[in-house]
Amino acid sequence: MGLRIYNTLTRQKELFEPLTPGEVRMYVCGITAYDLSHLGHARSALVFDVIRRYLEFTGTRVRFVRNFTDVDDKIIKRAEKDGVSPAEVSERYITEYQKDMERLGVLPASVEPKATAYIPQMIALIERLLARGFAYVVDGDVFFEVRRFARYGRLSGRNLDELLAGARVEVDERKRDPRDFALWKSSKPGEPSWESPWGPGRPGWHIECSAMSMEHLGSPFDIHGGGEDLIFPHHECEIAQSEAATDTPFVRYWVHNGFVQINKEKMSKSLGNFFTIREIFEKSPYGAPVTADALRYFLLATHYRSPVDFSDDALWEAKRALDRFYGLFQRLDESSGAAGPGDGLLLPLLERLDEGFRQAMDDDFSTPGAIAQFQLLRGELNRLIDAGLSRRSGERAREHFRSFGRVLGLFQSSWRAWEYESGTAGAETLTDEEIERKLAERNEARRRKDFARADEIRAELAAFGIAIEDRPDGTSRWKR
RNA sequence: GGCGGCGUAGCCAAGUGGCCAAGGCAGAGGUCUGCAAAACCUUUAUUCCCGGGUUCGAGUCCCGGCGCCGCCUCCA
Repeated sequence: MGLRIYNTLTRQKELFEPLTPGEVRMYVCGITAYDLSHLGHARSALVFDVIRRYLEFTGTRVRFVRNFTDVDDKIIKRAEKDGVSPAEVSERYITEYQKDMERLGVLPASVEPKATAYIPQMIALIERLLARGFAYVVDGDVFFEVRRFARYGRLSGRNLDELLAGARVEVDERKRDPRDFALWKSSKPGEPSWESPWGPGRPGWHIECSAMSMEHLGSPFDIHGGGEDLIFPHHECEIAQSEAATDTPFVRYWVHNGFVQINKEKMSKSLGNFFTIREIFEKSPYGAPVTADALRYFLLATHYRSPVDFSDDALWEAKRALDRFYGLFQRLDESSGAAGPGDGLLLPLLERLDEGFRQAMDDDFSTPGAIAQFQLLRGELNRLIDAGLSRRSGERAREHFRSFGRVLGLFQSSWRAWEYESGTAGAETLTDEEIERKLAERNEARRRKDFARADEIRAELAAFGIAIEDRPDGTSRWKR
């Protein structure tokens, strides 16, 4: 079959063939580091993390670059507001971002370059564009002349006339054409600046990604990703700059993720309807590992290109779904050592997961399809356990969940850790010993057929958020 | 206004022209249980926003509506 990826450039799914077989080079636009990241940033990071993991899962070597924009108007503004330097602002929020990613279980990229470390490469690129007649200098600013690049607009599906008609920005009079964009900006006093052939200044937004991607991945490279709001103008401009400078294609597959929404509206800074990753973890009633898994499950249960609507209910639903999986893992773990009728049926089921999982992921990274495969297997395994399954088979099945789940970053905890972290944080709770003592007392009462007392103890434990499940043999297990 | 996307059960959500339209959550009934919980079984869309068309056959392709969203300004 082979992996097929939806390419924004061609607006269709295409068979994915890396430039070098067995090796993929991908670049994803990271964040501008001027504030805490929100769920939308988390989705983008997660989606490309999963894409990267899946490629690696299939035996591909992945060189993965995710950048940080650490020079920008918003950073400068924030620095003024906080009374610190722009560098301090970006450093701080890069660190915060990395903390968030670690907590979410998003792996670090192979390279995480910062724009300011690539000023010489950017200057070289701009000089090349000037030499080739694609750019011009006005009072220390350098602009890219969009009209000179015939393919401008191809990625976002628009032509130059439409862009002019729809222009809502106030036009910089010094531009030859209102659609031209800045490659280099002369800096005002007090702003971060670097020496350049055109005087002290700082790079325009788009040029950094061209410089950093080509520096680390060459040109062309395989996959360039980002949120769909970057299609225009950011990625359109990247293509123009890069291809005008090198005269070779820039990127082969453009991949864009859809937005996180709140009540069907895009989550964004400007609308103010955003949740930071930080506050979701802090507000969550669960431990961080459980919240991370629930968040991942929630985000991956929708295809990456579709919008996904966030709510507390949605997160709760994801948590419930994961509870069922961890419930299965516990049952698998508790299965008796003896061989049973289920053992002979196990292997075909595991093979079916293998095939179904790959088929789903090969179809433009259909994580919802992959999750459905896990759900199917969950039901099958519960039935096998009812029929009788050996401990050895149970371990084998659990290992299957763990190895395939790793691609999505799910099912990696032990069921004990899962239950423990599911405990209502902050609330008063009981120690394991206290719970065991209560449980023993209850089971003693049950033996005496003193069900009133047994139910009373169950209610007491329930008040602490502890649920009891009785086993057929008269013992009980509990969950926080 | 231009461009793009979406509209599938109470809710979330797959679906690359052709077996009964994945899967999950919630609900209902049942098995099990002292009662529960968990697990399992059964059940929940004669139909995929509406109207045309292409086809032997369309949720899936085409045309026209209606509704929602996004981009066109910084934005994952």
